[in-house]
Amino acid sequence: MTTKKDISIFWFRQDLRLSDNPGLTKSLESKNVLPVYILDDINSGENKMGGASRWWLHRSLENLNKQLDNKISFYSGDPLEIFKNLIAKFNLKGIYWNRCYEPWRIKRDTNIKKYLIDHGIEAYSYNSNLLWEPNQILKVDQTPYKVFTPYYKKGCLNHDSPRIPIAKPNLEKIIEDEGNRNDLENLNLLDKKKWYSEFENLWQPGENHAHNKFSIFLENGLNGYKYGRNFPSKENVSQLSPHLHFGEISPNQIWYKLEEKSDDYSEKDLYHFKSELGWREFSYYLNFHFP
DNA sequence: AATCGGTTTTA
DNA sequence: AAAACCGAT
Repeated sequence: MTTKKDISIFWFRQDLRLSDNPGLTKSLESKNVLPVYILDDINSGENKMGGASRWWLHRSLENLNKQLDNKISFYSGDPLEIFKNLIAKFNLKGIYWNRCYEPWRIKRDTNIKKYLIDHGIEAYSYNSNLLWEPNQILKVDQTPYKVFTPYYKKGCLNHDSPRIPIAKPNLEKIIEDEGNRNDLENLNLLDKKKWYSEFENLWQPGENHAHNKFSIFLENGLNGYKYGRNFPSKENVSQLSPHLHFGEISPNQIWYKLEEKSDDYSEKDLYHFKSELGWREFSYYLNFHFP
């Protein structure tokens, strides 16, 4: 019997970026990190991804994989089953990921964490996706807010400051699974009918493009944001939503860039744009506390 | 310390 | 109208 290779796994989910990625950075403190992406159409149920999201996901993964010298292992199916196979194949030390907050993902991930711990495998999860996690923000009576303004002003803004973004880690310890022949194309994320070619030029998924969009917004869109954001055709619309959704840029990176540049903009526009990040937080919050 | 009633706020 | 807040018990 050949000895199995010692590895840890970093599981990419809604955090398709290398910079400010706490889980990825932490995983790289151990040796030999295998990056993995799993298309899960099994546990998602009602929330199964639609065609436009799949197109975005494909392009985003393509971009991310290129940055990692094509070392990501792609799988499709139930993550727990896939991890069981990887446990059989490698001497797996631990699995690292960043938390998601949708009820179906929490249910799945809790289950996976339990399985891993029960089988002597380390499981580490981090916050990479939200400025404040849903269980951190509660009223004095320890129940969750239902109204945005008190949630944001009193709950969030009076809480500890959001985590400071971290740099892109050193990628030397990233390895690939030479035995895995399942590449991105096999996930079949792109529809055979190429209806998506319409927006191929309008939208560019990927970490670098997310940051470009944000820079352009800072140059042209943030001045007059409070008023202009209500007109979708104006440049005051940031267009960052899908990039944030797939985690190509973190809210923390946006938040602290705004702090840094606070002298360049009016208090009103800055506050209003930040509060839109607050609304994003609030929707995750409500979905978490009142599913 | 949890509950009650009255007042203010709500994007 | 419903939620949050405040002061009193």
